[in-house]
Amino acid sequence: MASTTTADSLLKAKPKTKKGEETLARLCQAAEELFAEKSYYSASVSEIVMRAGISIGGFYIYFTDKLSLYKYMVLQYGRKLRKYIAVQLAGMELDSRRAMEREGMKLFFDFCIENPAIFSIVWQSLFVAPELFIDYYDDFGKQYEKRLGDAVRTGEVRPVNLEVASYVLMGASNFLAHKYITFGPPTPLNDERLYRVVDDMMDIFDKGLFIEKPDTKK
Amino acid sequence: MASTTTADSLLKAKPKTKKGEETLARLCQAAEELFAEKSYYSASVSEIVMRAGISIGGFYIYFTDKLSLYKYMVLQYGRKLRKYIAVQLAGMELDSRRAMEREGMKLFFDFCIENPAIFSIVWQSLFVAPELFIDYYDDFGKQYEKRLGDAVRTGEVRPVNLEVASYVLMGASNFLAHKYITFGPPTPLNDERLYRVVDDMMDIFDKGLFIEKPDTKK
DNA sequence: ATGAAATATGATTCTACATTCATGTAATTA
DNA sequence: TAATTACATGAATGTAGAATCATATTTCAT
Repeated sequence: MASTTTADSLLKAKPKTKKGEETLARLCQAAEELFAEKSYYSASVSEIVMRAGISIGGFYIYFTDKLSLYKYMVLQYGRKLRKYIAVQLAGMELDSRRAMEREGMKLFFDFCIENPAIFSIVWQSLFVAPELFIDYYDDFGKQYEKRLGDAVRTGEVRPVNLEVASYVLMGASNFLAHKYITFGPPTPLNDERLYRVVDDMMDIFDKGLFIEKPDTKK
Repeated sequence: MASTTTADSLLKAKPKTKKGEETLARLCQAAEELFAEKSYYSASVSEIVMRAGISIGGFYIYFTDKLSLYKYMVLQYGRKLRKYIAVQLAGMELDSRRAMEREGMKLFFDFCIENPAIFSIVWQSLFVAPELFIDYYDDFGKQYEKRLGDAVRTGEVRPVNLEVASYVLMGASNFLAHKYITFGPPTPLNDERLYRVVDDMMDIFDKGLFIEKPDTKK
């Protein structure tokens, strides 16, 4: 079900030289910025290469077309985010599933602040290359599901529908990140207010949202 | 903060005739389909008018450009969804906030099934006309917040951060609808499996997700 | 230092639209 | 039934941008 497409397979030619690698990097950097600023369709190849400081022909050394570059970036982002969270999380001493989930959310927020283009890039794929979008969240969801499943077994998570739970968590964090990071004014990194948002969300997942009404009928 | 743009103000000319109204309707129908199928940028005006069965020039009687038509549709959808949920909900005898929220979610799912284009249309606005997207969810969020605030006062909802809670609920339902409706195979309307998804989500919001770990240290 | 492989160039080609406009037809009103 | 307003047509225009390619330069292993 999950795509077998690897990022590298989208490269027409792998750079074999220091110089080549730098060029490819500049290309990706420029593309990331422009895709995020103006969207995939509005950002032209000529614009991208201009910002990257290379020629039009240079583009077609590394990619067969504009779409390949875009897909390449989406896949890179998935890897980058996963790695970021995994590495950071590994360096923490967390003694409960809840604590891990909470820190994971914070790291997700951090990543979004450090990589403001992520939402734009990833979410555009829903319309530019839907398979990628589906794979992206499917993979994340499965990972989530697995971790939650482990936690159910250790008694740290209630035995709920785990697929639903993963999408609830992903939906919640994505929308919150969008609301508080992508929308509003630029937020300083590690902003305490942002972490309070995460805590407020965790509060809901800790104790639920609703209270059984005491007297149902007047 | 919320936009003052009204759908009608996006029309270059309001139809004044039965015939004109029908033409406009066909135009919107075709646009909805094509924007959803191929995305805003990939769907051309010529394609849209072809499907609508009118001429290219006919398009520019009602809209000044392609973007206006798109914005028109996004605004229409917001109104339509709100109305759908409000009307249906009004016809139900619900005795608790939780029950209302649950039925609201179900109605949202129903609407998504009946209007498969909604996600495509609305979410594309994030890249085609971001102001609309922000307004769209801001408005929904505010409504949510207000209703939850009332429920806090009657003791039916825990006193959580309501803005966060609204985005958590919107994010969860949006992602779930996406996952179970837009992604997978076409789902029959009123499918019980879908309602079970809603119930599984409600279960999380009822009692929370995490369990305090009994023995924290070995 | 030299040649083969890698990297770079940008004018040119080709196509796909969005939008205009001059003209034509239907509907409505007086 | 004439006159006015609403609606409809589609060929023509203009433009932007994706991708090509023949040629030039750089890199690097030997």
